[in-house]
Amino acid sequence: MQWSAPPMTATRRAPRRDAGRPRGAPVAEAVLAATLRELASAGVEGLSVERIAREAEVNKTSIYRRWPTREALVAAALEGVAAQITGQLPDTGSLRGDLLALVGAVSDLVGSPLGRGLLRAALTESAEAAVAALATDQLARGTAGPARAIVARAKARGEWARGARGDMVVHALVGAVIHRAVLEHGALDRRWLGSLVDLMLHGALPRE
Amino acid sequence: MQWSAPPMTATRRAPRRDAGRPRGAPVAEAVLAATLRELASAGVEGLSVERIAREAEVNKTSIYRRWPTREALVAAALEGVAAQITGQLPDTGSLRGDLLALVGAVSDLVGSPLGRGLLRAALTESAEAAVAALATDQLARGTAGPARAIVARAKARGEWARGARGDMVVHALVGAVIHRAVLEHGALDRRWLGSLVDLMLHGALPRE
DNA sequence: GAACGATTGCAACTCATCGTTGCAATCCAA
DNA sequence: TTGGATTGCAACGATGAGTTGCAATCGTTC
Repeated sequence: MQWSAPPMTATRRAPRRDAGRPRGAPVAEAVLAATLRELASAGVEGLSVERIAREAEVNKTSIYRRWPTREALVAAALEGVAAQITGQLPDTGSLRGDLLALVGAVSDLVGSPLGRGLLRAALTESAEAAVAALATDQLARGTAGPARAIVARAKARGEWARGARGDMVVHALVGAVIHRAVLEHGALDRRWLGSLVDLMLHGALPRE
Repeated sequence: MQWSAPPMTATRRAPRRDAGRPRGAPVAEAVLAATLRELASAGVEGLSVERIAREAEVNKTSIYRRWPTREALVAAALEGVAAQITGQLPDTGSLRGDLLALVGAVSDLVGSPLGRGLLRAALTESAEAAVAALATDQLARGTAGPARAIVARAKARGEWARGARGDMVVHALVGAVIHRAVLEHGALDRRWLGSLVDLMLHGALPRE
């Protein structure tokens, strides 16, 4: 018999690009970053490991070996992002300035893949309850700390009404930004944020 | 020749349950209601036509014949739900009462499959932009109308600060409820809602 | 009552993607 | 040099999406 082609076991035409070559940590970082982006664009239920692999320029198998389930992968990507949510907020010396800095940080967040990924992950239900709980926890941890500091400073300056609840002010501010940006796709310029903070400071009723 | 069994073309053992029998409108209603529930539990990207078919007790084929694409199915399910979002809000005679009724309706909504389905649909991106736009439009249409009416009545009674923006008050209230219920999984009792409305009415600053 | 169109169920199919597995290639450390 | 760990790659079975052909049933019309 004549063989014009290589033997049947393998043709071995391509000389392999860069198989092998362990590269450790950079792989994990690229995968987790791509996971956050995928979370933002496709949500937890629509998440595709193959897309993440292409995005991170890593083979699908490498992802499955490190994180056996999708849930583990998402959990790893969400782990420890609380610190990046608002970062360090400055003490501006006034409640209005502090709240402006807060809503500015929040509006930056909801425009970023990290923020939208967190929001969408927190909104999942049923099967992925653990993921939703983790995202919720990170969101709460990232906003509760700065919020408490702002309210404490305001109270020390006498800039706080007796009955007002600090967490509720933050809920309303953050919720308004989310409503405006994510649900309504409206612009978040400084004037809009300023008006929002003023509304929260003075209320909707006329000051007799 | 003797045939102890039916001919080879088909055994025809089961006498069919209820094939045929067109039942028109009830099929569409059941499917669209199941689609909203599926939207709430799985989101747009995780939506499964087979699950909807099982849930609605309808064959998968019947769904594909009426709505050729998933997008068409979701759009049909979202069509015209704006009217059910808040329903008819009463004129309570005071701004506080009107806003309490509004946040009560919103908190009922976010606890329902319709509300969570709308929220999750509005949060989708990229590939399903048309669906997100439709959900956003329904949400806006369902809240903007009642909100304008409430603000107009308050202004007529003199219960409105000059600088306050009506849409912003609604954004903050609705956003706070969403933040509390969907992102934080907190309870929405009457006391919490009352405090929220009072905060929006009087503001966080002390009234000198 | 018979015929016809519309609607539905059902089973089978193709196709894409998911998650897994075996193997070879490569790097690092002993 | 050897061995373990990491990666790429191709292939596989399983699962679900969307389609198609066919039979059964209903309502309407003649």
